[in-house]
Amino acid sequence: MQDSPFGPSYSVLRPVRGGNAFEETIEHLLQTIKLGIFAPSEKLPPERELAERLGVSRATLRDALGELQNAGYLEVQRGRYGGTYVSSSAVHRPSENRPLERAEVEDVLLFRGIIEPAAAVLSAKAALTAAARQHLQQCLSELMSATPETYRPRDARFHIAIAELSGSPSLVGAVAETRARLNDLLDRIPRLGTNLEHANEQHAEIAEAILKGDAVTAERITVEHLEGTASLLRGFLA
Amino acid sequence: MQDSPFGPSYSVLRPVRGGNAFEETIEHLLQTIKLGIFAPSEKLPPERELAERLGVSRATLRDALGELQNAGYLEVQRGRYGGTYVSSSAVHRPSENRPLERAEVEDVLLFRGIIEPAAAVLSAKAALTAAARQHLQQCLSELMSATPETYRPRDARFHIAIAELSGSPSLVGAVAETRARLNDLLDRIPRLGTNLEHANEQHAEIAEAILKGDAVTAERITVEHLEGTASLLRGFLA
DNA sequence: TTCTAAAGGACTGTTTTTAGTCCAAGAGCT
DNA sequence: AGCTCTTGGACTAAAAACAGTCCTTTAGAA
Repeated sequence: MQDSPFGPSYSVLRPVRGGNAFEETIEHLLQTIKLGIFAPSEKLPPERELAERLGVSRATLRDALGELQNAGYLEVQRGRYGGTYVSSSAVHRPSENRPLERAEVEDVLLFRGIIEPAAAVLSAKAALTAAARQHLQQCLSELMSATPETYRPRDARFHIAIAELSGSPSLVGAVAETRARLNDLLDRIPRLGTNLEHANEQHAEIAEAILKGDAVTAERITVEHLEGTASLLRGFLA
Repeated sequence: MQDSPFGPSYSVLRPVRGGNAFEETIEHLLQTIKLGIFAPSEKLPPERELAERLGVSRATLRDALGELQNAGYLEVQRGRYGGTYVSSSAVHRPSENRPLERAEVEDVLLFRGIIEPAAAVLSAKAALTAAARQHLQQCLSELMSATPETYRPRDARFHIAIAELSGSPSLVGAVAETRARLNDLLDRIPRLGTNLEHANEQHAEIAEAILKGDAVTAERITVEHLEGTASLLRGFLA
């Protein structure tokens, strides 16, 4: 069956699973680090609990953790009150050098352009608890004080935080996943001095609009904000 | 680690895989049928190819096919030019009776409310090939002539077709997946005579707007259209 | 100091999944 | 009639993944 652009099975007959459990687990954990879900020096949940959450056996999880450990991403301490910690120096960019594929780039940018503005609108319209507000501001201030090395994961963390405010698990999942794909793309281009100041101005404006409940502004600034990354990436396609 | 509503790992530490390969494969195939990707009497790809597409071994795929076969969803013919066919009577609703969960319902409706209108806008703005136009009209006309029994999968097929026009694989995947979740929810409520005529008027208007490139109308009608299902489902929450 | 409990570390046997190979059916062609 | 090629059907050995159990380490409490 050839892949006719339309007609049955075009994009729904995709692989049911991404690979073997071991590799999938490594990949997933690496993403949680790169997305800033677990910050450097932070402690991961105990193996038994983490294994259950990831739906994988402890043996498999341990294999994956071991791999990440001797790749320098994780550090382990035994004994009570011990645990697995994210290396404080774990920001490595593996400087992958596969070229950017136009289709992948456009797909990520387009999908991101749908869900992130939508997340901003929803969270601006949502009735936010005090804890929610504080969480957003926490992520914002950590992002504002980021260095070029720590910027990427904190940026991801901030945008995921916005999706979390919207209260929709699906949306959070979509934002996180898309953000991970975006990070993979960004890893493939040279890091040039992005204009962090301008980006952070926008971050502050977005957070402010959301906290004030100003959905229109939150959406507008978010769209503008995404433009930056979009044109950066597109620049490397030509 | 308790599930604190914010803070690390809330919704990113989800299971890496949905279950064992066998069950996942069954589930996935069942969805392609319920989504109308494979219509009744249509032939599935050969086992060897299907297995490769789904990223699963032929043995596992065969186990799954066997299960679906003796559940009455599939029929098999051996020999050259044989194959696995979708039963012409395979619309079964398994009438699951788990109650609706409010959180799941709201999540599906909200996410759908983001991506489906976006898909409509994008496809209206896209430069459509003749083949693309024809495909949309084909899906529309099949939907217009559907009976209450065949309506659900054709409806899904139509909405997925719109996403396909947008040219974004991620968007197609998201629409298909969300639609599958929606179908699961609809399977849990009694089927009352939905107003198919009104829905089909909207379907025709959406298709027309997309073909004319009228993004604003396409979006507006899509949003209105989703309202119907939304209020139907919400009615069963109270 | 001793005890305790929470954490990582290691091993075992079982089940699932896989890749690979060969068999059986049967429609259409010569 | 007989050939041929595509497809489903069946089996095997190897690898992956699993659940379950027990060991080791170690900070803090008693």
